[in-house]
Amino acid sequence: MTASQTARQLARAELTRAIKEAATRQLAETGAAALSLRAVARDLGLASSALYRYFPSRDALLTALIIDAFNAVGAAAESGAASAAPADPGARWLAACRAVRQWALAHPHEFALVYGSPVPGYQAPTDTVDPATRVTRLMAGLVVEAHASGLLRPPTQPLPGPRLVAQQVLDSAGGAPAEPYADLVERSLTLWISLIGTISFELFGHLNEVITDYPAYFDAAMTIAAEAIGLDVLSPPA
Amino acid sequence: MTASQTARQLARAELTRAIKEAATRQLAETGAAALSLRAVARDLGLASSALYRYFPSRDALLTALIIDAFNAVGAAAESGAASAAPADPGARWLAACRAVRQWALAHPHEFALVYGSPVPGYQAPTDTVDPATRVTRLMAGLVVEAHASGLLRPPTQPLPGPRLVAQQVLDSAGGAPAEPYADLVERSLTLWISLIGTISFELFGHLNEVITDYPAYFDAAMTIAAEAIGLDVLSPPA
DNA sequence: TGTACATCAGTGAACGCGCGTTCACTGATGTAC
DNA sequence: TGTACATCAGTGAACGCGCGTTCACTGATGTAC
Repeated sequence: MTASQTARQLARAELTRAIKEAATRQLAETGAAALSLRAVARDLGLASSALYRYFPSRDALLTALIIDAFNAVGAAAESGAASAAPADPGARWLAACRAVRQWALAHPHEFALVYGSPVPGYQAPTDTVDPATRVTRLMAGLVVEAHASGLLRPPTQPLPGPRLVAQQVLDSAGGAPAEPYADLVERSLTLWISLIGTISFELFGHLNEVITDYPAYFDAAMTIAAEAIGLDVLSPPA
Repeated sequence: MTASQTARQLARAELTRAIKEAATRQLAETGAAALSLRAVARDLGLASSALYRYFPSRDALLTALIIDAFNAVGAAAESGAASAAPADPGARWLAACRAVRQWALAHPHEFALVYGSPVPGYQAPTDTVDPATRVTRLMAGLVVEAHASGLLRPPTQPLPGPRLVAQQVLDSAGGAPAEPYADLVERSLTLWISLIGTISFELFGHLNEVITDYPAYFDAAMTIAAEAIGLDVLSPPA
């Protein structure tokens, strides 16, 4: 019976989803290091051994959560960028940054899971690499587009010396740009680091008693970061 | 007997130090969340209950480690800055950044302890606040000095709108600078975030397969960060 | 200087707890003829 | 359509483990007279 065959598979998919959801909930309460299979099973009213029909180990569940988190933040960034004017890469970049921040504020432990300190004893498998680059691929595309549209002011002081990024990174960005933009990829990396760093500082409390208006400061920080590649981010506050 | 009284106190100080050292060693193996009093006691050949003569709880030991780590990174930054030309705030800033990076590479888990994701369930007491600001105080001093010496180019596009930092932060930096440097404190914060963010990304593996020459990229990133306040960081590679 | 007492460091057993993972099992769902 | 068999989900007990913290204790160190 094709219908009932599908029924079992559907139940399986649904419970897999419910396990990840309960695990994510627990993540939000205790953090990744304390994520416990038994607590997840308890939450779902299952025997702890039942989870092994769905995930072969605790680490496998963690891996699934990491992949989901990378995809969630990537999707948030993409839909943020899509909400801004298509012809304005600066506005789309800022919109993507704001969307990442909003997602991080709504899911702080998932953000910490992927961008915080590594979970002790956990070794990320290669399945996580591709989802992990989703945000960076989006941002790289925006920078390439801005450059192609002539929107980037050349740096006042280009970085001296040889290139510092791997060839495959240059390739995936369509090759190294010509002078005076030769250091564009290096400079673009600082945008990414500023984005994640600024959010981390806010989330982890390093800006407590320092910043009075977090959303406004975030916009300011992203504006300053964009100056590094000569990109103007002219956009009214959200 | 004053001498033997001192003997007991010396023994106490020495064992307190040894406990923190063993705990730091364990930190480097398993991370902060898994720091275990029993393992530390085992390492020292003590009964686990003996540690309670020195630290009232696991959290108290963690707090001591955090304070030590903040002081260590602060001291590293200070001696780095002191090794550069006194009259060149840009060079001193870069030297301080490099020293922080070196310290972080040598003590990755201690770095993660203070700048990584918060330890779940741990609430930092107020004793940690002062050591935590040691690096920022140094950097704020360097920026103020560079500004006073007229070394900062004014921003090409000053940030619009009201100030975004708390009054006490402005006060501790000697008040808000005049136009066109009104946004100097906000801009300086991005330097700090870039420093910690760049180190975190290197340490936590987010730049794997991206960067070919980490020390050179770090210098480049700090140079780019310094552009945000119009500070030139002209210094030969270390 | 010598003795009686107080302080303190460290012990070892115990408390109650939670963890990841395995395994033989039961009963329901799906498949082949 | 009905029956015999195979697959699979979920159970509950058990394994061996480690954890933070408490407590009554012993023996050494320090103090007051």
